[in-house]
Amino acid sequence: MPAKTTAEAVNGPAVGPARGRYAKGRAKRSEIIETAILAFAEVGYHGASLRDISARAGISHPGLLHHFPTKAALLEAVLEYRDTVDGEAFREDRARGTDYFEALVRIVERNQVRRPLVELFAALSTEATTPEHPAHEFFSRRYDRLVRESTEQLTERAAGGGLAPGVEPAQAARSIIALMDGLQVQWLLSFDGPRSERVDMAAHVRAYLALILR
Amino acid sequence: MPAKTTAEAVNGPAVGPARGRYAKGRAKRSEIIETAILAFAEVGYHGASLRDISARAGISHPGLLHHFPTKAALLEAVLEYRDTVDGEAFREDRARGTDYFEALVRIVERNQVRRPLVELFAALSTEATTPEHPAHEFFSRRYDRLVRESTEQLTERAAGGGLAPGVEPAQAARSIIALMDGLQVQWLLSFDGPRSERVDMAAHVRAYLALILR
DNA sequence: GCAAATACCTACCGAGTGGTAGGCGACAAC
DNA sequence: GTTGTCGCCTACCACTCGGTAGGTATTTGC
Repeated sequence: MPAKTTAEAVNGPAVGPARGRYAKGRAKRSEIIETAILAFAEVGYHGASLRDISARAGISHPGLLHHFPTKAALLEAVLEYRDTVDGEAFREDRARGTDYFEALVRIVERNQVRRPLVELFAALSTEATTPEHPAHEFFSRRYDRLVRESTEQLTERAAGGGLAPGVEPAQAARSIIALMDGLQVQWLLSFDGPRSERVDMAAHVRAYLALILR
Repeated sequence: MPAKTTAEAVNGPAVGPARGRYAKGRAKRSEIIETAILAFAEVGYHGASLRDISARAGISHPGLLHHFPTKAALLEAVLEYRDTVDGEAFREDRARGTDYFEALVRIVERNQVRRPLVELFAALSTEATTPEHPAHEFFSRRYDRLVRESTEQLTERAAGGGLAPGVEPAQAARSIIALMDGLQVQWLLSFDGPRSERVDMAAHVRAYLALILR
């Protein structure tokens, strides 16, 4: 299938001005989104300002608001964009026959060279635990999906005797996700120190999987 | 040993006005700190405003700044306060002969009825991964200490054959901390749904410990 | 009861916030 | 090449931010 362009992935059904029709506009929208990722990653949604994002993207802040009518709309676009990019790599791995959890670990591995992305999800996922947060539903659904999928995978394995004794699929599923999340914080903190001491997120996740699978 | 009073724990060496000398002031300071915990917990450090905190604490915002000269100073006081309260319960458990990891799980258990505290640490620990954040050093040190202590405990056990085969102490130590952190996010999100579906953080941590210890 | 320190207020500051109004030039379909 | 759309700008809005100035009232040690 033809790969979706960034613009197609980013622009929902045209709201207000029919956005995404001119090439120039599409390019600028992508640029804004990539800049917004950096900003939200650094100081979270609350902490980031449209003026800072727009300046870094080389546009005035009303110019930004022309493309994304509100700050929340920009956040939504950022999350959709990330979901598309990440989901695609994961699905490709899976289609190639890669094991579900191995594909999960590969996401972690890829993220280890994309600090802003890690910062983004670390910052937003905790911020968004407040029900009023514009990304609350996004993360709520995201965790539901992740836990459900992982539980299914583990349940399948359990039936084939592929689980270590005493391991409960639903509990282990949640723990994998939690482990990946929690490691992000320590990984980000370890960026201060020497590279040799940097936390290896993927290795930790693999070690956990080795404990529960057999 | 005599328990430190809240005020003694909270007020550092007198800076500017010699704070903590009047009973009224000490009481108000505690009130402000407790309100600040709620505010920082809900919207993070960046998201919280001194005006909101001060209003909820029944004081004007310059009144608040009389007690804590800057917003960062207030944050510092909040973190010190929480460290004192939490650390005390942990040390009491340990002094009573409770196992290190069991004492750790009990912290998690206690936290399961103190949502604001969980929100606070979840929000701040990710926010503070940025080196410029006023709480950066606090969390950096905190994780160092936690990982070091846990690694020591696991290494001791390893020597006595108390570890499951293939478990590496340093890696497992980091994983425990990461798991506790990551579970907080899912626990907070599960607050939306029915009580029966609420994530049991302590049970998950216990299950992990059961995997690595023997 | 007096003096000194503390507690806390109103008023204000400059800077920054998300968002709006209205214009103007570049673009693309016809 | 005209016409309607789109991209993006300057100027402005009301509001909020952390912090300061300078005052009054309360509390405390003596």
